[in-house]
Amino acid sequence: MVGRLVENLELYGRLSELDRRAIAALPLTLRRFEPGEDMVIEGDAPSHCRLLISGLAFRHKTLRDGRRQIMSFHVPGDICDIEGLLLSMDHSVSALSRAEVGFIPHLAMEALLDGHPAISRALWRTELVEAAVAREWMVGMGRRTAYARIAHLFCEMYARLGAMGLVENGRCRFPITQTHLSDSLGLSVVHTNRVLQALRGDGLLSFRGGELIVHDWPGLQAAGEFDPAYLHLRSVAA
Amino acid sequence: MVGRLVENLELYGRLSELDRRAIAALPLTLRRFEPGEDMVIEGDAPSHCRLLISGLAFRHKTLRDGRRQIMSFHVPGDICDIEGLLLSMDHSVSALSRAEVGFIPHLAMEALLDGHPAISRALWRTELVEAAVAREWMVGMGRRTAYARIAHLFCEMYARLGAMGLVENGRCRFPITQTHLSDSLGLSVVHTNRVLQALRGDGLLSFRGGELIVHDWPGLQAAGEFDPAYLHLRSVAA
DNA sequence: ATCGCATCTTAACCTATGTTTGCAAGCGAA
DNA sequence: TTCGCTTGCAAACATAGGTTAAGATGCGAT
Repeated sequence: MVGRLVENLELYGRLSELDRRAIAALPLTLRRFEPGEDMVIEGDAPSHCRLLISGLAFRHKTLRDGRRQIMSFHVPGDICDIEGLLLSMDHSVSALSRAEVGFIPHLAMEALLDGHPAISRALWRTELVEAAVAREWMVGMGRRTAYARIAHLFCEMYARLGAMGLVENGRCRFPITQTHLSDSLGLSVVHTNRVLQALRGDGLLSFRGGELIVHDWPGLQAAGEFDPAYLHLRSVAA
Repeated sequence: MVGRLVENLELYGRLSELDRRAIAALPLTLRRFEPGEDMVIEGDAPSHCRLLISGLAFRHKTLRDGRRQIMSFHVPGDICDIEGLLLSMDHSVSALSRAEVGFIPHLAMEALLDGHPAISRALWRTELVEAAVAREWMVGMGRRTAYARIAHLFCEMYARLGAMGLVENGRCRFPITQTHLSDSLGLSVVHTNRVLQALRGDGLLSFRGGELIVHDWPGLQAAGEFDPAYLHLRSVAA
């Protein structure tokens, strides 16, 4: 169940057998979320950490008038609300697809971190990587064209899903709608649709029914000005 | 010298006398940076943490063709490259104004964190707040108009500088050029200038010679759709 | 004083992207 | 099978913001 978490933490460096066992011993309550369902909402002060076990999730802020900005996507192995350990939530987290989530009490989490500096460090590192991803998104929204932005996002998710072993010969499930896509890139749905056509037309990828197929990986990376360094993966999946 | 760091960490909660003394005992090498000078550059694997003591700094990525995106600003008390402790730098940090910086060896920093969980936690919290700020910037770039975006940035810096005691009756030093402003908001200089005129014309603020004067704080907040919750300040400066 | 350079301003023009609207395709519920 | 809803697609039109270019202003260095 928490295997995903171990796998995620070990994306960067190995843990000791002791550490792994401590993680395996975490008390975990399972719950399933339906697509679009909120896992935490802005203002909450959670008492548990939400570990994503299967499915995808995303963080977002929705303004009163309905404008929405998605700020990150989460893949299995991510803790989606780790900041809830120290702060109240200033945004919401929702399920993108049907998702299995493990609830870990804050107390157990704190004990784990206090007793296992290596885990603490690994978790902090995932935090830092998440911040790096956020910065890269800023570059995209501030300085890249819609075409490059979309290409870049697909590259990023393809690489991240690949790192978690969720890519098989150029294909992965990425059950996101064009609306999600626009809300994460700061575009309108209509424009997103236009650009998507262009990407398909240029033979870089297919994207239908929640499945992403990359046809021309070098080409897609070039189109998105994608350099995976910021993901700080031990090995870059191809 | 490290007083600023203590002050920064205590923005969220008090430290024990012991903790404070441990921070004061950190070995610190001082260095001065001139405006625009790089403190760390993309690709570095630093061996020291850079603690900003006076002046301002900013993180940025610059693409080959010169497009630049500024991803955050730093005020005195911030450690500008804390992620260097665990990762190599995927972006650069430069001085905005003349700045005094304290260099703290990673070894000393690690020892401090290992021996003082409260400090470790406080520092982690500043990390989380920085991530929250990044998310708020994403909302701005993705979903807010240039006018709101600029207003929002001024609100944010006004609040942050205020929290560090650097605002006096509605004024603070914020020695940023319009080029920096555009590069942080994803705008062109020309448009930034246009909008700045509008903000002045609407009686919300003055901004000349690196000094920001807020004339209509509620008005400015409204214009920027600014809600300081995401800064997670203990008390919100006004 | 004067030169040089950075910063700020303004104006004219251009384009990437947003908005609105309408329709078609797919799919689950009854 | 039909209804309703979500998602994808397309076309026409509107605009926020980008680009280029040229002065103006201020200021440190000589």
